[in-house]
Amino acid sequence: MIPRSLTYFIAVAEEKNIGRAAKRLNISQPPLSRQIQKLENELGVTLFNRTPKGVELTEAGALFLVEAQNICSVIDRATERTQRAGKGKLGRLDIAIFGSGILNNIPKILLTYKNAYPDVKVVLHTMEKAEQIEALRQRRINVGFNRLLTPLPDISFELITTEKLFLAINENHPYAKQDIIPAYVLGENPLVLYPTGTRPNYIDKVINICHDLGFSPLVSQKVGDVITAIALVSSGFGLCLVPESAISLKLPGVVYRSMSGLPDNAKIDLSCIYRANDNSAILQSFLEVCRTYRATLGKD
Amino acid sequence: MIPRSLTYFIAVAEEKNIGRAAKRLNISQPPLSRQIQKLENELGVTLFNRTPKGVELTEAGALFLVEAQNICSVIDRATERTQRAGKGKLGRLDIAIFGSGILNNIPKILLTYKNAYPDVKVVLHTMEKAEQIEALRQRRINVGFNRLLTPLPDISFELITTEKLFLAINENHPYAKQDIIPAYVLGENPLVLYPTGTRPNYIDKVINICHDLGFSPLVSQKVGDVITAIALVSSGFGLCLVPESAISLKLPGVVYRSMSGLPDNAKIDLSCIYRANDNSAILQSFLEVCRTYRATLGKD
DNA sequence: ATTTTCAATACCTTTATTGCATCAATTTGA
DNA sequence: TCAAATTGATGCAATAAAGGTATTGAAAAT
Repeated sequence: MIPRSLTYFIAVAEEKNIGRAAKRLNISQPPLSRQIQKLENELGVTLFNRTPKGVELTEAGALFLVEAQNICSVIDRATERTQRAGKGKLGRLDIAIFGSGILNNIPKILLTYKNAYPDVKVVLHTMEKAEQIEALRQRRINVGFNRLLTPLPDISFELITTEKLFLAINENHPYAKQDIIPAYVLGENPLVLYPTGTRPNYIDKVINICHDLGFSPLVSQKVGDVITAIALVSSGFGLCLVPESAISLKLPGVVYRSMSGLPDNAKIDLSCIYRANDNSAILQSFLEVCRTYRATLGKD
Repeated sequence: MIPRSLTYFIAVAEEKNIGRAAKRLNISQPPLSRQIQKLENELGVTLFNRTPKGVELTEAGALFLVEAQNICSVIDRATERTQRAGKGKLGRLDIAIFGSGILNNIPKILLTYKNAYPDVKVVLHTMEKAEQIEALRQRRINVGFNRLLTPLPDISFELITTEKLFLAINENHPYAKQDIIPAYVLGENPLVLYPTGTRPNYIDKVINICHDLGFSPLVSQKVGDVITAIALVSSGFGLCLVPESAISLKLPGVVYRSMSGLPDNAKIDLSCIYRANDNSAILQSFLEVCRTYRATLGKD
């Protein structure tokens, strides 16, 4: 990448002798003489005074030496940065997240990624599912996290984890005394459902589970996000079936209990989506971190 | 000077199409494709994603585009500066001056030079003759001004101007009433002589003039510099024969008068000296200004 | 005065670069 | 749906650039 003429010029300037510089450059003396002449012609400036002992820089040559060394370092820096960018180690990654997803898994992934790729600027955007797909297509984001994602022709997805469901229940509720709560309880109590957003969503999931259990849920409230939902549980509005990661959300008067008797589909996935044709190094390195994270989960 | 690979890369990045870029570069498409491949191999980074409509920059490619444009501007700036240095328009000029030389001619030359070559940093050093020659040989200065310079094998000199001599005389002296003072007055009054320094000097010159006039001068004082000499004239120590340029030195009680009857050699030169083998653009451009100045004087 | 030490030149060889023709893949237009 | 058009990639021959060997010419050292 560095122009040959500069390498040659710097060698001659440092050796103050064309023959010696040629030896250092592993070429013979005549071509080096010619290259220096050529450079002088291109610049229209005499860079060296030829002396009986060798050559010495003119004033302009001395200036050009400084400039040449500067050019070389600029080029080196540029190639190095480009190579790091090519390996996904330098750049910017726009990630869309959604309300409750941020609670447990995503922070861990982001932390791992940021440690592995400290020079990638990670920018988070809160978007719901439909917005994420639109933003992906418009290239405003590189990757989006969400649940219940369905494949599209131009959007690929990758599963991060599948979480078991837990019951958020007010500590004063009679069932709160039990460690494991039978599934039929869902049919006998009002439920707080979330999120009200793009279908299919987690509300549909919960309703399906209830149907599989043989009843329709009694809906106490439908709210937009998991925090509001748990807050309502705290206020005694009913029960709420939440993904495992929501357990880390502690609110006064709310306890989480595992359930028995749930159907097999009573799990909720967390996936990420990205443009199917996006093979950029930054995205690939991020997906790699996601896959490693998923593999790590399997072992625990 | 700018690497072909960068020119090519930038064209392709801007056209987003190899064929179109090739047209712009006045080459055919295949070699451009190959040069881009070669660049990608050198960097070890994919710079473009090939699409059915053309090419598009990868993230690393987009970064490299910015870097490449930066490299080009650094190189352009470097060549431009080097060329200016080659024309003597950029750099540093160390000039030695001496006591009274600074009074009239040298400031004018310096002013002209600084206007013509504003980016040359002019550094002045006050030195007497012997010091100037030593400093020239040691390359601490590029040029020195002085009077009564003699040629040396390694030091060339160039005449700036030849000044007529004037008489500095105390305004209370009887002759001060005359506009033109006859030369014999020098033999009838004590003289203040300067400078006491490297021989031959201006003192020798004045003594020779007196001998040519047929007498030996009565020396009142020998002092180091013209200002001290004029100050002594001001105090009534005697007369002082000064170069024309000293007239600009106004001291209370001192008037300057032209003289009649002086011999032909009653003139004092001002020259500059420089290394005989110094053909640097900066020195040459300075000498050119000196020659122009001398030519201008002739016309006035 | 001769040898040595430089850079420069002449002449040839090797390596890069380019252009032409063509291919393979994909999109566009009928 | 199928042919035409457009895209970048590849093979091969021609050209341009760079390099090597031998030699020259000038100046310095011996």
